Amino acid sequence: MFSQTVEYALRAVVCLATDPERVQGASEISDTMDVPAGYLVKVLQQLVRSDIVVSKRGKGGGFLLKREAKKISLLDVINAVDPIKRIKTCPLELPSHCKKLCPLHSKLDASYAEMEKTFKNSFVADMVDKKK
Amino acid sequence: MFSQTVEYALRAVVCLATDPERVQGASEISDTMDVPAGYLVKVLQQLVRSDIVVSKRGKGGGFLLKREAKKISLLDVINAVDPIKRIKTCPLELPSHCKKLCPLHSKLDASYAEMEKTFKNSFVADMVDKKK
DNA sequence: GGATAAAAGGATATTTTTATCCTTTTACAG
DNA sequence: CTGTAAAAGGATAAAAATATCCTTTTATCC
Repeated sequence: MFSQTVEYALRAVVCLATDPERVQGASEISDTMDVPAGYLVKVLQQLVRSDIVVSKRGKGGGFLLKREAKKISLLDVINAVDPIKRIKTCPLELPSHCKKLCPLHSKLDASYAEMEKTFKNSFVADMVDKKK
Repeated sequence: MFSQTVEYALRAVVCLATDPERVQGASEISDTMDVPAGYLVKVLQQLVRSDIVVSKRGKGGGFLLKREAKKISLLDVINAVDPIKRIKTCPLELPSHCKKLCPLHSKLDASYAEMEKTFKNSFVADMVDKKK
């Protein structure tokens, strides 16, 4: 359902949240979260651009969450890399003809709206696995 | 969120449901539902294999719903072409190590479960637009 | 039976997503 | 100030999803 990129972004952010003070390099995150190293860098860059993560360049550099994990929603992360595309107009007709969605597309969009709501109210902090 | 293929499959089935007695050719469906003709045939074939649609070959042939539209759920259609992939084991570890999903993946999977439920209880018959 | 129209099947092409590689920039350590 | 380690940026490659094209099979109509 969610793209691979979303999956990786979520893993990376959860990884950073497990030890929020410590700067973690991309290769470290890649190792612990099992994400392709090169690709992870690209994903992290998107998170940086979306103000979810900050990067420190140079030797000893890496990544940190930009704000507290309890203030980063899963939706923030999803939207940073691959937003849920809401259906605003029926794809079957010209936008002008279609102010109201047909039953099919309103059902689909309602479901997307539900997801948005769910993930808007889920926070990275609550995704850190406490289990030993 | 859903793939293009799911979107096309749903459109095709709704199209057939608008006039359930009449055999409709792929090109006819393609025209009214604005789906690439060649690709639609492939999608319809998948619906045939999943017993949602029946095909009539030869001249005057085409497609029909195999059972009443009120007995075909949107989930049936989705599953026929591109099933929602539930998360059964945490993708981060060996399956054997991971009977319980981590918080992240149980949240994701719960959302997928919710979608499945929604679409299992939505029927093609209710997606036919009555509007003139 | 022959002509025609339509689905089925298979091969190929295009586009998008995912992934890798290489060079450049930045910062720290000595 | 130099070497090194890391992110940033850009180009390219590989894989998957989407789309097209061509041939074969099947059914209908005459």
